[in-house]
Order: sequence, then C-alpha cells, then structure tokens
Amino acid sequence: MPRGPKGVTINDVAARAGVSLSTVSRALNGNPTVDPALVARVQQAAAELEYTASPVARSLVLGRTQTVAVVVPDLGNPTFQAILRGLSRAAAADDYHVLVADSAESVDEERALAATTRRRTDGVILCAPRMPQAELDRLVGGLRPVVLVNRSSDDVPAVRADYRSALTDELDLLYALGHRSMVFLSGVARSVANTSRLEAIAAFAASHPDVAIEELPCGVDFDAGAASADAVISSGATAALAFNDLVAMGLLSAVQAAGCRVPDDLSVVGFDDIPFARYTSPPLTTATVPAAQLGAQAWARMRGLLEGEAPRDPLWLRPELVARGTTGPRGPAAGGVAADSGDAETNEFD
Amino acid sequence: MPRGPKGVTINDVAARAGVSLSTVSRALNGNPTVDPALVARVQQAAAELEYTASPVARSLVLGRTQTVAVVVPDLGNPTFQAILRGLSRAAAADDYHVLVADSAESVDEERALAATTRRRTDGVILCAPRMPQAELDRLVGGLRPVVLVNRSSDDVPAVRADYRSALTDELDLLYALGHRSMVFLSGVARSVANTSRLEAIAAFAASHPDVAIEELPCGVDFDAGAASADAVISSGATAALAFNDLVAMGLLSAVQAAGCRVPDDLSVVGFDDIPFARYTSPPLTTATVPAAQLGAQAWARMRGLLEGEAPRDPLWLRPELVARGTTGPRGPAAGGVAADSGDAETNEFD
DNA sequence: CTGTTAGCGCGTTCAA
DNA sequence: TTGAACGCGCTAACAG
Repeated sequence: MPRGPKGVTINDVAARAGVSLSTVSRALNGNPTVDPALVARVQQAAAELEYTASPVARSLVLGRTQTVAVVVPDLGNPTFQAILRGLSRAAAADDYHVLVADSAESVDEERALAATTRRRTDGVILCAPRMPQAELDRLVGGLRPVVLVNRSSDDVPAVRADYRSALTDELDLLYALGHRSMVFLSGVARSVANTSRLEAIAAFAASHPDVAIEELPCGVDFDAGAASADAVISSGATAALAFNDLVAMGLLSAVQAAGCRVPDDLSVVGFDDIPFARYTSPPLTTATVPAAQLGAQAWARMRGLLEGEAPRDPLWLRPELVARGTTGPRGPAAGGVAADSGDAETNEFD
Repeated sequence: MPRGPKGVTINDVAARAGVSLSTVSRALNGNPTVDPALVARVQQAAAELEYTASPVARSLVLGRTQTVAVVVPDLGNPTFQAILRGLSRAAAADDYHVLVADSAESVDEERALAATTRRRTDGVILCAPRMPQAELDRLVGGLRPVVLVNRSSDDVPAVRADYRSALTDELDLLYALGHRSMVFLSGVARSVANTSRLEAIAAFAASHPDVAIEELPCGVDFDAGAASADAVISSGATAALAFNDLVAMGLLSAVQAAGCRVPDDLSVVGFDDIPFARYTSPPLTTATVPAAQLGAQAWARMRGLLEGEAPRDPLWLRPELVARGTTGPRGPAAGGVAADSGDAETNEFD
C-alpha cells in the first residue's frame, strides 16, 4: 500500500507487475539487462498506476538534482530577465530545472543565496555585477560547478557581453559622422558595466587626440537621463553616449523639450536595445546586448561542467550596433541650442 | 570521514562533538529537549566543519522541499516578470525557494511542466491564461496545493487582476470627457484578459445606450497597434481603448504620424502601465495592474495552503487608473482627420 | 536527556 | 537475468 496518501511508490509497481522493485528500477531506467517481456509488464503497471519515480529520492541516491540555480541582482531588470529566459529555455531543453534567486541588489544576499541555493542544485549560474573581485574569487571556490555572467574568475567558465567593443563601435560611428566633442553619461561608478565603458572611452580618446569626451556622472534610469539634459546641452558636445537606453530616452525627451533637435543639434546613442528603443522619436541608435543568448550560453557552459568537461575560456558575446534615427552628421549648428559650437572645455569626473 | 569529497555529514559533526547523530539533529533543529551544554558543543563542531544539513536528505525525510514552482507562459513578458519578482521576494522572506518554468506559450507544456515541477516542490503557482477551463479544472486536481494567477477553479485559491473593473474605469473616464464613439483594439480572441475586457465593454454599452463601441481585432504588440491606425481613424471614433500599452503606443505613434492630434482629435488609453507609458508624447493614460503584488499575494495564498489553512475566495486586485496626457475632452473636430464626426456605424467582430 | 533503530524512496552493488 | 540487501543523509519514533 502506498505510504503517503498521494504518492505511489516503486513497490506498488513492483507488486502489480509481479517483480521486485529492483527490476522496476532497471526497467524504467532503460537498463538493457532486463527481459523485454518484463520491461513491458513493468511499463504497463507503471502507466496504470501513473507512477513516476520521486525526484527527491533520486536526487539523494544519485547525488544530483537535475536543477541549477540562477542568482540575479534584480528580477525587475530587463537584462536579467532576458538572461533568465534564455537560460531557462536552454536548460529545459536538456531536462534541467531552474531555481531562481533575487538578491535585491545586495552583495551579502548574493553570497548567501549562491551558497544556499547551491546546496539544493547541481550548480549555480551567478550574476553578481557589484561584488568585489576578491570576494567573488573566494566565493566561487565553494560553489563549483559555477558559471559567471559578465564577470570572470580564474578557472571558472564565464559568458560575457563585450561592452567595451560595443561602446567602441558607437564611438566609431559618431566619429565617422564628424563628431569631435562628446559626453558620456555614466552609470553606477564602480560597476563592471560602467568600468568597461570607461575603458573603451579612454582607449578611444587615446587613439583620437582630436576628440574630446567628457564624462558626466548620471545614473541608470530615465529620470537620471532627463536630469542630465541641461548639463549635456551646456557642455557644447554634439553627441551624447548614454550608459543605457533608459538614460538615453530620458535625455532624448528632455533635450527635445528644451528645443534641441535630435539628431540635428545633438546625436544620442543608448545601450541595450530595449524593446522600446525602436519606438522613440526618432528611433534610438543603440547597441544590443544579446542577453538571451548570454543565458543560453551560460547554460551550455554549465552543462559542459556537469558532464565533466574542463572549464573553457570566457565566452565574449559582442553586442551589435543598431544605427537608427538619433544619430546623424555633426550639423552646421553643432553645439546645441544653448551652447556655442566647437571644442568646449572638458572637465573630468570620477 | 566525509562520504563524498565535498560534503561533510551529520556523522562528522557527531564524532567531533562526541555525541550521537540524533543529538546533532536535535540540537541543530532547536529541539528543546537537549542539554544546553551539548547544544553549544554541537553548534561549535558544526561551525568548525561548516556543516549544513543536506536539503535533499531533509526533503526526503520531511516530505517537503521548501520550494514552490512557478509556471509562466513567457518569461519575456513584463507582467509575468513582475509577478515572478513579487513572488520570489515574498517567498524568500519566508525561506522558500522558487523553481521557474517557462511554458513558451504552449498549453501542453504548461500542463506537463506543472505536473513535473510539482513533484520536486511543495506546490505550484500556475499562470495559464490560455488553458481551456475544463482542462484547467482537471489539471489542478493532481497539483494541490496550487494557486492560480488570473484564473479560477473550484476550491483553488487564486489571485486575479480585475481587468473588468479597470476597463470600466477607463470607459467612465472617456465618457465623462464626452466621448460617445469609441473603438476597442482587442487582443488574443479567447484569452481571459481579452474576454474580461469584452465583458466590461458589453456591460458598459448596455448601460449607456448613447455610446457606440466598436471592436477592432488587433493584437498585443506595438506593430499591431500601429497597423490599426488607419482603421481607427476611419472609424470616426473619438477615443480608442487599446488591449494593452504596447498596442496603445503603436497606435499613438502611427496616428500621430498620420497627422492626427492626441488627445485633441483622438483620445487613447492603454493597459498595464508599463514603465515607458509615462514617457510617451503625450504620456499615456492607462491602468496599472499590480503585478508584483499579484505575485506576493500568490505566495501568501500558497503559504496559507502549506500551513494547512482552508482555501479562501479568490483575491481580486483592482488595477488603478492612471490618467495622463493621451486623454482629453471630445474636441470640436471630433472624429479625427480622415473621418466625419458623430456616430459612426459599428461592426461587431469576434 | 541521550543513543539506537527504523524508515523516507530510490539506484546499485552482490549473489543466486 | 533477477532478487535481496545496502546505503544516500537525515528526522523521528523508540528505548534506556
């Protein structure tokens, strides 16, 4: 008789098929050393009883849960949503389940969640953009197998968006359009994403002495972008690179409200290619981070680890530049409505 | 010695503390019938060994996993993302984990995933907007405990957004502004969300004989809304209700491009209050579905079930009307640019 | 108050 | 080829 009121166990199947429970186990797991006639009897008995082996019991005996954990800083962030989506579908295709944990942007939570969820899964995919490198290095040791998203650590597989190349692409575009005075609206100061953009800018500036790029501390959302409009206009720059699309859209909206024409007076580029980027007026030039692919590839790496492969080098996915309507040639009235044209003085912030 | 290379077991702790494994179990689980001195010794031994009880083994013996499953049709959909986020955080606050499954909009997958994930969790929160009612009724029987989101079934707790009231609020607003000829851009024909909107419209039309509301089969995304612009304009309606914000934004963009002024020539309302709704030009009037609260409440219901409470009545969360810039009084030139004013003939579709 | 024992449901040796 | 017995790691009865 079934032990629990809800669950039929392997013993019930064994009894109904008139065999021992080990035969049931073997038959149902495709062990070839079983009489085909018995296999059929077992399968029928299992079907009649709607039997399915308990995943928990199997996990205990097999030492694997068919589940991986995904730790993200914020499920409300479209980028992590896309990563989760790509990851979830790829894992499901391999009959794996996904446990999600939202660290609410807290590094402490990230660490704790990674450790906790790891214990009930076969591995963890970690998105920890804010965690200090030393702490990350220490943490991943006890987490293996682990795959990092947009971070790296020794001997740990990672999938990364190549923000730096992407921003360089944007800079190249603006340069080709004749822009020589630009501003960069930066995001969270010490974040990886922001740092890599800054690196791209520094490298670009070094190789293009005729270009002035001013950094304007800004933020990561629409309102931050809108609030930077005055500063952008008065900077005299003819092009603005926003940390992301939200910032770009805020900036776009505010500068247009101030009478500045885009792209005639000011070119604007964003980052991420969020769904609405193509629907602004004019449509936003941006770079698309292949977040869903990032997730799918993160799973591919994790599966490799689970199958015993050696960790490979980090995979860098290069975002694609999407040139739309907010970028144009540096116009005759370059400099915007409220500033004089040409090379404005630049102040550097950190 | 530890059985596996990675895991230290309860036996190791017992040995180190010089007690039996049951004492360790009791001490670590806060069983009061343990000598305080021993508790301290056990805790120290556990700390030194960094011991944590295996969640899988506990799950097997306790019959509960501390995990719930969430099945959604599409992790790419902002509404489900918000639900998941609210749910995840609420569950985490109660030390529960969340297993997510994306059914990729397939009803078959929904059914299969619900059953599969249920076996490795303590219950499932099901978002299955497209599943036929009869199938849903049948499915939930074998899933208990289960909580439904935006669906109902006998004796099953549910949390629902009151689309009907929300749409009625929008209709009331438009009516108060003087609009008497409207169009509704409908979404997926047989979906619950669409049906409830249609019900609201039918009820409103019945109680307001002076109003004509035409249904225009449309779709659920930006492009669908844009593609409906001509039909909306030629309908002669002075106000358009879009199935959701994406549709509204597409419509808004396209009618404006056609020279139609919003809200002077046409009022537009959306649904959902997605993040960008407040940033369109003019800002979109819409109704906000409290998706994150829906998720949090879904967890609250699930927790109730897990604690043995009796299923309560469905919880209806009423979306809030957000009146912004796309709605205005019916103007003197009512009817739009390319149509005559007044009561246009209405064709009804399904 | 503590230790010993019996399962939780399964996969997998070991004999037969 | 099949069945009996063991153990995965833990909690909860049962004795002491």
